[in-house]
Amino acid sequence: MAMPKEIPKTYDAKEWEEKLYHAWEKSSFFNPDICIKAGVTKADAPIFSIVLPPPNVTGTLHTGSACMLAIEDLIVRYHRMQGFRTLWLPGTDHAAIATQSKVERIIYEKEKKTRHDLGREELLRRIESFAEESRNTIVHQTKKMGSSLDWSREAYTLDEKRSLAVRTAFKKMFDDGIIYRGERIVNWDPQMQTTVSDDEIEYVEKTSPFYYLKYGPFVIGTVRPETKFGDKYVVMHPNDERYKAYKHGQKINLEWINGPITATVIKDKAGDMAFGSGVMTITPAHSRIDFEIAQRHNLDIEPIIDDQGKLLPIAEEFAGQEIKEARGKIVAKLKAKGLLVKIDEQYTHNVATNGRGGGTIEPQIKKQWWINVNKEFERAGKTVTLKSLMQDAVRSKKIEILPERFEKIYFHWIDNLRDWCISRQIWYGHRIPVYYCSNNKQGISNFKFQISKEEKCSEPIASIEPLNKCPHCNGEIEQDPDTLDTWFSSGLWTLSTLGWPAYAETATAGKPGSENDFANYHPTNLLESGYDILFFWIARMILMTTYLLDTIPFKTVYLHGLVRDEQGRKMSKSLDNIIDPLDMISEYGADALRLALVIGSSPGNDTRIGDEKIVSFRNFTNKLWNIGRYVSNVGIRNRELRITEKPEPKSNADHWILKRLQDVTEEVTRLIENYQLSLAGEKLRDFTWGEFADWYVEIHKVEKNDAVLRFVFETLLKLWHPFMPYVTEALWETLGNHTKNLLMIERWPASTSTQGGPKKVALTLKADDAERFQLIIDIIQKIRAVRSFSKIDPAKLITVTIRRANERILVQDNGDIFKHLARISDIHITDGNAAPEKSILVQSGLLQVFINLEGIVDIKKERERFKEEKEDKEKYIMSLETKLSNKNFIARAKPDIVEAERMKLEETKKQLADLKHHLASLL
RNA sequence: GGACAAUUAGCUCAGUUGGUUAGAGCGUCACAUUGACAUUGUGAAGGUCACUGGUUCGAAUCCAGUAUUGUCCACCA
Repeated sequence: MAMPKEIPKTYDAKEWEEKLYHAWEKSSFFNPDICIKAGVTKADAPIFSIVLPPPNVTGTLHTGSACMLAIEDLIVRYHRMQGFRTLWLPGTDHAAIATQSKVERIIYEKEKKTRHDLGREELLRRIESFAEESRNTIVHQTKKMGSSLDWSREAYTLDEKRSLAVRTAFKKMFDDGIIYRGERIVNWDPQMQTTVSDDEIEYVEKTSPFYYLKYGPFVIGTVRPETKFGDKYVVMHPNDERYKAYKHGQKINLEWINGPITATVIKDKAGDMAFGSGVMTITPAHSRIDFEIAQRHNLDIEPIIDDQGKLLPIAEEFAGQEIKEARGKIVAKLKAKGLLVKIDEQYTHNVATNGRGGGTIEPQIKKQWWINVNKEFERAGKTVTLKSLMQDAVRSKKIEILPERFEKIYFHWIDNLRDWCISRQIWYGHRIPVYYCSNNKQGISNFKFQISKEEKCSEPIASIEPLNKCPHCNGEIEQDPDTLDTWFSSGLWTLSTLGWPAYAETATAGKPGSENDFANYHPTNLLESGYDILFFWIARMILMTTYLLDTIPFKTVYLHGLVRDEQGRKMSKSLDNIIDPLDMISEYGADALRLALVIGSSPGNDTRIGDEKIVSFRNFTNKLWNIGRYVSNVGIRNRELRITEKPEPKSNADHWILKRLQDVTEEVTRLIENYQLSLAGEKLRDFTWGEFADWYVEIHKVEKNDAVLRFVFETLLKLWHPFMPYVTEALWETLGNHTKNLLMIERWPASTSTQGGPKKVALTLKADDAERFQLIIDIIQKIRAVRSFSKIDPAKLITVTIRRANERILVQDNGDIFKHLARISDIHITDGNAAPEKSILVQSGLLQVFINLEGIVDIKKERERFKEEKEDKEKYIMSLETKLSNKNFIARAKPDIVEAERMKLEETKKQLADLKHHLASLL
């Protein structure tokens, strides 16, 4: 049969992908409202909703996001095909600090201007236009992956609807006293000139000189001598025997950097007896631990370093100098004064840095806005805190985290959670919706701010709508200059994207339209992301939603692992090992990349990817393509064969392949339902390649049951579609099926696990036939092995003899398959028990085939091989007999297990007997 | 310092209620090659399932301990 010229020999992803994505978008079936309108989904169908973890608006697609998209699109397409009302909602995040620092850097490189040169308004204008331009890039790249996102609902954390949600949430928390303003120690980034939250700190290991200094009668150690000017407290553990003589509160006069001082002894358990001398001095203004000690004992707190990272007047002659510059000079002075005991040059310690591209963190005391995670309040008659709400959501199993071990990590994080600093001194982001009356100017100042209860005007006011006048005195007002932590708005993402608060009251379940999304799609079914943002984002969404609405944001959390390079290293610019998903797509196709990301990785575990792996999946897409070429050829021969609902199985092979298809459908459905996506993909690949292509397609060349071939292939396309949407849709079109429907809205093949889908197709399959056919496959493989071992020319045809009546009908029925696949010219049947001379016995179950070797092969060599086989069988029989003679096994194992072992023993014994007999005849 | 995970073929990994003579892909070796496909086909080699003990009729699978590796959290003045 001649191949139709228009189907190329290899699948060309480039040729298809853009075209198909366009067709999908044009159909609007990514939008669940349209699916209902078109009758694709029933109006009362169950819901399945996911919001996309929003990528940074200025970001580009990396392997992590590609992995996320591959997994989510798989699950979304599966549910759409299952008949769910399926919503997958896209959006982008403004990523405040990351974006601003990126744009500031670009502006500085180009124009040598800082943000202060430009001013707040101009900088924001520049960032906005940069973000807008950038947004197109990430959206375009997201589409490249084949993502079936409903773009009509696209959201942005900084757009008007999302901003309203932010102000609404802030106001409620403010009014409830959950948000407060307080002077506390913060992580200050002197480079970006802003605070940073605890979770965004990254520790970098460094080796620095460690200085031992003489502090009166003590020796103290430090890496930062420049912070020691104001140290006037010396802390030791109350149980430290070495310092028993010193009493808490005792004053000691000593010579220090800039002259004589009076130090006070403080006994506190924070002192580590095992570290150094066990004695330390503290700098409460620039260290959290020191700050806490100072608070416990009500000590003076004096700043040493300013916001720019320069020394304050307390440093006297060093005042105004930068830390780096001052340190050496200070050490020199200490040495000159004889206060330097020794220096350890090889001291390694962790330095806190701003993980979002900023500088080294300098703890400072600042007046900031905080979310109180420990404040008690009433909720449904119970006393709760934000922490307890977050714990309960998971502990009660309302939210399930996969894999489960991350629940422990989540709880541990909550246990150690401190109040969340939400104010940032950058400009890009949600302005804190708090206003101060100008009659009380000091309100905005960072120092000495005090709320006077007598004067209402002195209290800051939170407002959802912008305020122009003070509601109390009608005076001028000013807004807080700070912006909110970007995760504050991200924390509202499931709510804000689905219409809260604007439509929260009026949304009606069951009605179409985005204004009803909140009633229809909240809580969402699944939150899928990398485990690296469990704390940043997932926990904060749980915090916000449980607090604001007393419900959960999502039911299941599925965490995927990090994508690493071929050697298991993290991808990074410095290693130059970054794999760009877009390069992979253009080289191998989006489907190959998706398979490489999904198959071979399990939830929560890191996964490796490299060219080799993607190539192997590209090869598979091509394999599927070529099966399609073969099948489409059948379509041309047999035009009335379009979509076959119910094929007619005729042969053993038909029953076998349909039964296997049914099994695989069941299994794959179950695995996807359990989020075992990798296993589902592997099962499908093994079936497609190892059973359908390798066996049934070959058998079809003999038996030519077109309807079965076509049915199995089309079912496979449906099963594969969520994994590799492009090549399957392309094949669907090639088969001519697109005139009825796009594959993406076809119904998922029936199985018992099917939820919203159609009833099971009533195929009357003879399970027995299917099983018996497995014997044929098995014995053909064994014949091939003999041929290969005996170096029989593959082109040479051989003859075989079948003895005994038992299974020979099976061979007779499948004679043509046998001949074709095992390269046999004649099959002789003998009734007698006698084995043909000079032959090799091949057995599968009770089926026996003798390969006639006359003139073909060296019998002596064969005998060696048979001896090995005989020994194998003897060993196996021995182990089975031992097992079956064990009374405890018989008594305690399940009866069907015992029975199965007996059957194995019986069969193997028979095989061995025949083998021995035959071996004797060869001598 | 605390927690969590991993350890199965040369490499990457499956193996989810304990019952297989322990699997796949890649790689290796041998052979094949004009009809769906060399981005291929056929066959083969390759594993005490990290180690030690325990539970069980039965352990890669459950428990305890050990070793190695990795990750996260805390953070030392």
